[in-house]
Amino acid sequence: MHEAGARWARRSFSGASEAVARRLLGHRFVHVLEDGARVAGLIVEVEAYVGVEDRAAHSFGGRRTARNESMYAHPGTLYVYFTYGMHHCMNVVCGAAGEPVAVLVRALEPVEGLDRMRACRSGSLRRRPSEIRDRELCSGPGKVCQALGVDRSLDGLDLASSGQVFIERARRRPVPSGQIGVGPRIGIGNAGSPWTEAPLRFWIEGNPHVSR
DNA sequence: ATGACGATTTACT
DNA sequence: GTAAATCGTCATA
Repeated sequence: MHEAGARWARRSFSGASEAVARRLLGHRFVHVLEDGARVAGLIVEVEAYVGVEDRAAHSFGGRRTARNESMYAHPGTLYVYFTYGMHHCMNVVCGAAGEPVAVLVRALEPVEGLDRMRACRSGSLRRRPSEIRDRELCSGPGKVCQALGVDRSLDGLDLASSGQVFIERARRRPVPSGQIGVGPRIGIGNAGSPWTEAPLRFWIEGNPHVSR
């Protein structure tokens, strides 16, 4: 086991969201497009959502609706939601089975299918694909989904068994704590203390593809 | 049925 | 730094 390129199995997704968030850093998120082409990037920035007690989480207070149903599925499930009337964001469900806990993927370092990413990203931009710099490709949760072609149609897929979306082992060891930046989550100003300030965002220190 | 609100991004002052 | 874009979702009625 543990070969490079091996797909993450179910148990890798189990555990507290903060731990899984850190564990995901440096590994490769892959989406196999309908024509078989791969678009993929190394996870460089994530946010942990703790669950029913977390005012910033969609599952706060045990909220369970058609939109966030995937959060209640087993660890390894992909939770994709639509927001601001124009953007998608994707999460990796973790925790224990039935526990609505997840990790938001905020940024990737693009490594495969950059041309396809540019084609997608240029759709809503007036720039030409060639003018989109590598750093603009996946440096934010909405950009990640746009570049990878992830939308609600992928919501609920199982990263541990789907041939369409999965995590590939891209390093033998976790990113050392000393190389992980930690800070408050972004865009949750109305959640209130302590959740607004909680240090639940993690990124690979110094990586240029982290959001700004 | 209605209204307020986003786990964002981009363009512009 | 500020504002616009844009619409599904959720709480209230």
